[in-house]
Amino acid sequence: MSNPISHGANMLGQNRDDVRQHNLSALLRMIHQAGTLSRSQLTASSGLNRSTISDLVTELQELGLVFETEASAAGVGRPSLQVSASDQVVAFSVNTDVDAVTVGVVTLAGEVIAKRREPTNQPTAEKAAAIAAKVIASLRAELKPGTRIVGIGVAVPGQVRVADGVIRLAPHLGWVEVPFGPMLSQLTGLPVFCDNDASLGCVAEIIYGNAKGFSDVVFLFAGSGGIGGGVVINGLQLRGTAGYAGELGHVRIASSKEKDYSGLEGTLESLVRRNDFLETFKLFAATDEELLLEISRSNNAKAQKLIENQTDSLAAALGTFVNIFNPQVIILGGFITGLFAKEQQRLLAGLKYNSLAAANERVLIRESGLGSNMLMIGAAELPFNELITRPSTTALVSAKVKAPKA
Amino acid sequence: MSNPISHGANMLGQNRDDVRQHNLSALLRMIHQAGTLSRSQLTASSGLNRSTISDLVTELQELGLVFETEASAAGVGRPSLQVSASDQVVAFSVNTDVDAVTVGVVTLAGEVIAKRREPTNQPTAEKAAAIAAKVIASLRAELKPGTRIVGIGVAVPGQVRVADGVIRLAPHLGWVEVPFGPMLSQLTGLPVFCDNDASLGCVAEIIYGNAKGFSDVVFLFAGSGGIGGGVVINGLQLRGTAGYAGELGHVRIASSKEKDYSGLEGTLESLVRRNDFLETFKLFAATDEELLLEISRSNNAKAQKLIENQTDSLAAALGTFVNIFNPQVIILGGFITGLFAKEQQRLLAGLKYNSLAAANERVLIRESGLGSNMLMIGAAELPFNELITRPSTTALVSAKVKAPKA
DNA sequence: CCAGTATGTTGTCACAGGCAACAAAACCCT
DNA sequence: AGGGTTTTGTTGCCTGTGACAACATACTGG
Repeated sequence: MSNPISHGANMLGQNRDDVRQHNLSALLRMIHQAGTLSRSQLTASSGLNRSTISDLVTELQELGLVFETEASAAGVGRPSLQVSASDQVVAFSVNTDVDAVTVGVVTLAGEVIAKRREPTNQPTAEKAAAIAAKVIASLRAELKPGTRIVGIGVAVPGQVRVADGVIRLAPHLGWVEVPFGPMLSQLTGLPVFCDNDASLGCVAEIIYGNAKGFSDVVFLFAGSGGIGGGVVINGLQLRGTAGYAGELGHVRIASSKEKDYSGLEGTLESLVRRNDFLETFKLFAATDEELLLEISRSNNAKAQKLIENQTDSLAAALGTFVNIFNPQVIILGGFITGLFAKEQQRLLAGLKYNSLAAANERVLIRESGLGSNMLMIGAAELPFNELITRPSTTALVSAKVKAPKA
Repeated sequence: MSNPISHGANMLGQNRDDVRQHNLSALLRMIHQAGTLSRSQLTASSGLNRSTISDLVTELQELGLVFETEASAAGVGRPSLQVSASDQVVAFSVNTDVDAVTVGVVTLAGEVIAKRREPTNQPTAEKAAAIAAKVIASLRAELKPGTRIVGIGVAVPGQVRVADGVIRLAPHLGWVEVPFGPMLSQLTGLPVFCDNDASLGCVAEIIYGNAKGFSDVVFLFAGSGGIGGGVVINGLQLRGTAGYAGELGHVRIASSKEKDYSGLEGTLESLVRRNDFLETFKLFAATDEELLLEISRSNNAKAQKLIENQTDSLAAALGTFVNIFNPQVIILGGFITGLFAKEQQRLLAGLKYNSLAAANERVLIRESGLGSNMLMIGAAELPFNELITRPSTTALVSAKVKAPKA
C-alpha cells in the first residue's frame, strides 16, 4: 500500500546528483544501523547492481566514513567484503537532567566509547552548557588521533523547538525559552542539535533496542521528571510543526483534578507518578533499579492498591495510543516497566478494554532494551542523521583542532 | 530541519528509472492538486530545468493524463503554456453509510462531475456492494466517449484494513470483517481501494479545502455515526501498521462510564453525541444543517448547559491532540462546528487549558470547507494516488468496455 | 584438482537531466 | 510602428550515474 498526499520536500524534482546522494545515504544508513554488513547484503537489500555498490562503497570509504575488511569465509562462493562504519567518526551526546549533565562519545557504528556524568543540581541553562562544554573539551582531548567529530546531539527533558535548538519549557530544570543549542554551539564550535529526550529514546530503541526494525512505535518513558513520549510512524519521527509533538505524558485520560508538572489536569503524568511510590515505600530518593525492586517484591495492601491504580491509568493511556497510532510495538521505560512486570495481565486486559480490537490485536508491549546508554545513543543520532542524509557534503571537524573561543 | 530514521521504502536504492518516475509523479501531483499550472510554475516549484519540464509534460500528455492550452497572456515575456489535468480521466467514489450509498464521479482535476445518492437502510455489505456496482455501471454508461477510469475509492465509517480492503468493524452498519473491497472489485472489474471516511475527509481538506497546503493537520468529523478522525503528519497520512490509526473519537478523556458506539468508556465519542442534541431539541431526525441552525439559535438553559458540556469535552480532546500532534490546523466537521461557532471563546480557552503552551500557541481551528463533496473527493484520491505514484505504469480502464461478470 | 557457486572488477552503454544558444511571443517605451 | 527587453519553449550536445555482460577471483565440496 502506497501512501498519500505528499507535500513539502517530496514535491521537488530530482536530478542526477540527488540519486547519488540518496544512494550513498541509503547505504550509509544501513551500515550505520547494522554496524557491519557485507557488500552482498548491501546489494540484496538496496536492489542496486554489484558494480554500483562497489562504486558507492568506494566513495564512502574515500570520505572516511566506512572501511572494508576481508570476510571470515563462511559459505559457498567467494566471500564478500565486510563493510563497517568507521569508529574514527564520532558524535557527542549530551543529556541535561535535574541532577546531572551526562556527556557521551558515540561512534558511527553506534557504540558508546565514553561516558561521563557530571552531578549538579537543577542547573541553569548557562551552567549546564558550561559543564557540557567543559566535559566535551576534556573528552575531545582524549580521542584517538585522526578521529573526526560530526557534532553534538542534546537530549532535553522538555519541549524543544527542533529547528533552532531553543528549549521552550523544561519544567523540572526551570528552563523557559532558552537557546541552549546556540549556547553550546558557541562554547564548543561544533554544530549542535537538540530534541526531546523521550523522542530520542524512541529513535534509539528502534535502531538498536527492543523496537529494532519496527516502523510504527510508541515509546513511553517515566522518570523522576514525569512521563515523556516518543512516536515513530511509518519510519518517521513524529515531531509536529515545530517539534513539540509526542507529549504523551500530557494526554488527558481522566476527569481528575490532579495536575501534572506542566499544570494540566487528569493527564497520564498526573496519575502515574514516581513520587507516589517513593512515598508509599518511604524512600527519600531511589534509583530506578531500587524502585523496580521495591515494586516487584511489594506485598502490602496499600502498595498493591497503588500499583493497580497506576496500572489501570497506564492501560487507559496505552489504549488511547493504540487507537490513535495503531503501532506495532509499545516500548516502556523507567519505573512503569515495574508495573508491566508485576501486573502484566492487568495491564494487557486494561489495554484491550480501552482500545479497539482491530488496533490492539497485534500490538506488542516491551520493556526498553538499552538501559543507561539509551539517551546517549539517541542524541547522537541527531548529528549522525545530518551526516547520513548528506554524506558527501557534511563537514566533519577534526578532534585535534582547538575549538574556537566565543 | 531534516527528519530521522527512515525505514522501509526509503531504504532502497534508486536508479535512473526511479528518477523519471519520481519527477513525472511530482509534476502530476502538482497539476492534480492545482488543476492547472503553467509550465513556468512547474519549473519554479520543481527546481527542474525548462527543457526537462518540457520533456516530462510531453510524456504526461502522451499518457493522456494532462493537456496543454495556450496561455491567456498576462505579463511581460512570452506567455507560458498552461498544463491542466485531464477531465477524461476519472475515478469513482463510494461512500457507504447507514442510510444511503453515495457514488460519485471525480475527474483528475478534482471536480465532482456526477453524484448519485441511493437511499437504503443499514445495508449488509453484499447489498451495499450491489447498490454501488449498479450505480457505477449506470454512471459509467453515461461517461463521455474516450473517458478512462482509474478505479474506485471507498469511504467507510469504520476500521478499514487498507492493504486488502477488508472492513474490520463498522459499528453502525453492523459490518464485521467483510472484504468489501474485493467484493466491489469483482462486481465492477475495477481496482478498488478502501479507507476510513474521516481519514479521507482529512486528505480532501488538505488538497482542496480549508487545510489547503498544510502539512500537519488533525481532522475531526462528528456525524450520526459517532466521531471519526483523520491525521496528516509531515504531509503523510497517519495510517498505522494496518490502517486502523487515527481513531480520534475513541480517545479517552474522562473517567465517565459512558460508552461509545464501539463500547469504550469515557471517550470523546461517548461524551460528544449528536443524539443528545436531537433529544434536547426534540428532533426525531435532522440534517446537519437543521441541527446547526437549532444549536446556533438555542436559548434555553438546558440546551445551553448541554452545549457547554460538550464544548468542554471537545476542548479536552483537542488539547490532547495538540499535545500529541502539534498540528498547524485542526479542521472540524459535522455538528461540532456548531459548538465551535456558538462557543468559540470557551472552546479555545478549554483547548489552551488542556494543552501545552508551546504546542497550542499557533494552532488554527477551522470548519470543514468542502461540504457534501468532501468524501467523494477524498475517496477518489485513493485510486488517483495510485496513478500519480506510478503515472507511466498504472493501467487505466476504458469507460466503454463492458465490465466482466463475476 | 576440478566443478560449482558466489562475489569483485572492468569497460561499455543507455538514458535522464543540465546547459547554452537560438527562436518565439509577449510587453514597454520612444 | 518598431526596436529593445523580458520571459519562455526548443534543440542539440554534454555529463554523470547506474545497468549489464564478460571476465577474474576466491571459496566449498567431492
